[in-house]
Amino acid sequence: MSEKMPSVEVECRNFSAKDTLTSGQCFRWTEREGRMCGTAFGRYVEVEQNGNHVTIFGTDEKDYNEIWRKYFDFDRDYGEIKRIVTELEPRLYEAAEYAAGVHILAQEPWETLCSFVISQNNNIPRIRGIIRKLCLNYGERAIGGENAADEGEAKTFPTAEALAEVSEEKFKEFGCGYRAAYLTAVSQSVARGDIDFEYLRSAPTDEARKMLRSLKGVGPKVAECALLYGFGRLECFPVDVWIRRALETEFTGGTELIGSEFAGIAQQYIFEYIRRNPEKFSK
DNA sequence: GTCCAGGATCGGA
DNA sequence: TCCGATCATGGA
Repeated sequence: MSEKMPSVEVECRNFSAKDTLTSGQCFRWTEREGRMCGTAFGRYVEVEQNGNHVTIFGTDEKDYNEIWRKYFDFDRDYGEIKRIVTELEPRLYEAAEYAAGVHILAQEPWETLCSFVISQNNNIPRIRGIIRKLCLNYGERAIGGENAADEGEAKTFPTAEALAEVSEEKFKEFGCGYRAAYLTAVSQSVARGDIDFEYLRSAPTDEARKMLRSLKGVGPKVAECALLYGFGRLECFPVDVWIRRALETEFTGGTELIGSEFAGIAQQYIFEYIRRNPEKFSK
């Protein structure tokens, strides 16, 4: 880790870099020596935080404004959103307290879609391992990657075109299991241009859902995650086994949130609450 | 050995 | 439309 990396310092309330980057919406960040380290949008950076004071190493003002400001969703008032969602479902209050610093990341659409295809019926450490291997083998070197302590983190996420060339057997060697076939299908479809990410960006959410779900290996949960974390559709509400359990027990009123403007953020609050109180939700 | 993981697909009711 | 079986893999 180099202290010669250029950096940008910002103030941000209601934000925790660590909580946000370990909240299960992304799989490529690692905490190292008090910093969150990772690559997105082709650039390797390290994020250090003291209270409301956030320093991003490996960026300059231009990249900060064009990339990281949006990636971390710094311009949104999460205090206000917390107020709105707890008004819709008061039992969310405690969860919103746990997750007070969690933002919804604006990740790259392809990386998000691909990552959540791998995530199905899988656990987070294994998902991270598989994605790391994909990046190591088929990613490009990120700008600033020479500062990374880990070679996997120094690589960009592979393009759909790159993964479309990889054999299904190779994906199995990386531990993808039966998801290897899905990964091949999705990569080839996207590389072929079967779906247009530029159009998806502006398409009505329901149409975007249908288009994503037309891909083999993309069901309701994966499509919802891609839209929430990769396309900034904050109304999207991914339901996995944990969220389903929570909606059936502690947050029975949570279904009221579905379809509301910030449902996805409320969902993230619930996910964070479960993550910190697993004993309440284990089978 | 069994159970589980940020699920999707398929076939049959 | 809905339900259950099945799908690899590795860690607990």
